[in-house]
Amino acid sequence: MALSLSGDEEEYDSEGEQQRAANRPKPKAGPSAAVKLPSNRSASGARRRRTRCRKCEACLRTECGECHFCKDMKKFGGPGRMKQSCIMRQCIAPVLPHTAVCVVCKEAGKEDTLEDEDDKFNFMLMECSICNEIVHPNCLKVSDASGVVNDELPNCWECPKCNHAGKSGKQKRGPGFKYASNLPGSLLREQKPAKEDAADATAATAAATAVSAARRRPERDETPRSRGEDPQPRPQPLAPLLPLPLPLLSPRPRPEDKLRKKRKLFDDDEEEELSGRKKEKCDEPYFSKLLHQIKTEEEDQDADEEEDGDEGRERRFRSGAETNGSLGDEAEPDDKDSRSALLHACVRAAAAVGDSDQSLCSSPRAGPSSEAGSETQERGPPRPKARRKRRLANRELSRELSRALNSEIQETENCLANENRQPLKVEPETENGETHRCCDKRLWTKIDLNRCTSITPLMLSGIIRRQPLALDLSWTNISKKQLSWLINRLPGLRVLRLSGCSWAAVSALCTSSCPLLCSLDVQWVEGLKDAQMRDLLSPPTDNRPGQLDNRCKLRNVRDLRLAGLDITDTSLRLICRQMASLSTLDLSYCNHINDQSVNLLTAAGTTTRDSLMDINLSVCNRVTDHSLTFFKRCGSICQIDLRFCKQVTRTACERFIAEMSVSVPFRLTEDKLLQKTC
DNA sequence: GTTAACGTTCCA
DNA sequence: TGGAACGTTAAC
Repeated sequence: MALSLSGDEEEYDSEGEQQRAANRPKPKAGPSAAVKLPSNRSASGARRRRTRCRKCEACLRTECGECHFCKDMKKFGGPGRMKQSCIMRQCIAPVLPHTAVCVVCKEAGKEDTLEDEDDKFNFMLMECSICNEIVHPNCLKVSDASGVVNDELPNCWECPKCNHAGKSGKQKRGPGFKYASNLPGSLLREQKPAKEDAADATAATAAATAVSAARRRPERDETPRSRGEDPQPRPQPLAPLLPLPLPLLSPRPRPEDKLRKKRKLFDDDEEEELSGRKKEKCDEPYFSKLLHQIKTEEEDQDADEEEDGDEGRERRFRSGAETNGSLGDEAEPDDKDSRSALLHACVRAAAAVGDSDQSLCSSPRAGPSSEAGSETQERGPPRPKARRKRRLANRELSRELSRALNSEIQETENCLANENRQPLKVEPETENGETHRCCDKRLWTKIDLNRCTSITPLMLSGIIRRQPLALDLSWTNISKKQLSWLINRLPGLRVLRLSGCSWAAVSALCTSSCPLLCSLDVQWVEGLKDAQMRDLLSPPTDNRPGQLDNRCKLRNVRDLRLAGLDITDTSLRLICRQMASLSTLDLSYCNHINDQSVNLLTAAGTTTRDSLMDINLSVCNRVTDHSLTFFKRCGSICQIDLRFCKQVTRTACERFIAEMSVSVPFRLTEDKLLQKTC
């Protein structure tokens, strides 16, 4: 079959065969350089480069000016070599270019000209993620084959031909997935034990997917169904979900939303993880067990029986949502629909199948939904029918799985919402009586995940969407990759708390830029000693042209908390040198801190001498009365905490107060706790 | 023609 | 294996 190539793409294949020189400077690459197909790709055509949708939240943002890619841009003073989009602006749903045409009829997508939803699908351009061909499904004229719509990308599917040929689903991901791989879904892997099996991964995926679906679900329009639908017992009520990242309703419901044939329920954040779920791991044995059962039973099912049962079940899931959540009746639409979507997602994701309808909407705002017209499969003209894969048949199992997932989701959501001491369900009502959840930054200036035992991709994506000014990840098991991912996407972060985390994770600060950070808490970080402090405080090691920022990464930090660390004067020297704005310093429980350390901090010529306002030396057993004489040098000091310092006497504190009283009045608010009186 | 940036290649 | 480089595409 011919390809939908523009003229300059005709030579891709021949050029693509050429091997580039191994070393730079590379020879001038041919026109194929950017589009050469991977050698393992059984491609029959070149891939069309996708482009921004220009509608998604990311596309509508302005460049942050702070991220790695922004800094490379000429407009921000960089060399412009990397030529990548701002991290905050990476499109969630890259679309086919306007110039893309059907390889059969050579015409562009025509769905916008049609009213009927089936026709819309038939006449929209679909790009095969395996062979890359772009066709109108209607032009294939294959009625008995099956195409599997890829929910992860707009206008992407595995075409009937490739499906029929049994080509590998390994290449399911179409172009544009580099973004997905950067999203936090891919980060889950890092925090899971490698030995766990694939079934667990599927379950984890199901959980993430379910959340995703639940969150996405209300964004979509509802189509009342006239068919009789089996009542499905309502799932157990979920805890109210987090405010959604996107407006509840799309400005204009897109009819294409109902045309999806395969339901994977990917959220933008979980895409990567879900894509790779077969090999991924999960730390939830319960899910593993369930999935094992599900898979075993699934394989014993007769195909026809499965299909019937699944459709019925699908309708039942939808029924739950639609009965309760029509647009006009949205008192609690999000939760109800979300629950329905959640169940739907659980079953589908758990069984690693999906054939329900899915949106081909190019707008990521109308992301994957858990429901949409099964009627589109049941009526209308013959058209390539979505492939029906084997699915979960055991309803009880699916319910059980759903309950388990609900529980985890509730826990996750509670973690985020409760920890922020914010009501879970405070949603302003619109004039239409419809609730809106929002990610208004003003509502989420601080996100507190302190002691959350597990940082999930959902949490990470939730954090990014809310762009908090303060983030508390203390005593969590966050990984380096996760933290790095977060920091790079939180250019406005002011306060970061990593108390009790591992140095492995905290070391993400060595390579990531956090330019506005003014408060850093790395108390009790395991493994954080002088050498690590040096890494933390030293300028970026990247000295390539354009990377001119050789200042300390933490130069703007004013509040530094180092309690419980095995650091010595070596670190303090660096702090004095690099952190000119430091005003609050917590060195409590630092056993190596002594009078000489205080001498260093208050020595002539150091910035800390003048900037230091609040110092905590409690339980520093090597600090003696002598340190108090050093503090007399500090022009701004307001509080000196020497509580439980065995070698500091109350007498010395009182003497300090007496001597300072001439210029700055101090008092003892507690034993050995000196505070300036206002 | 210019600009933005996608997607591949290659290096550390 | 992740990230930088870069040719080329897509939009304007």
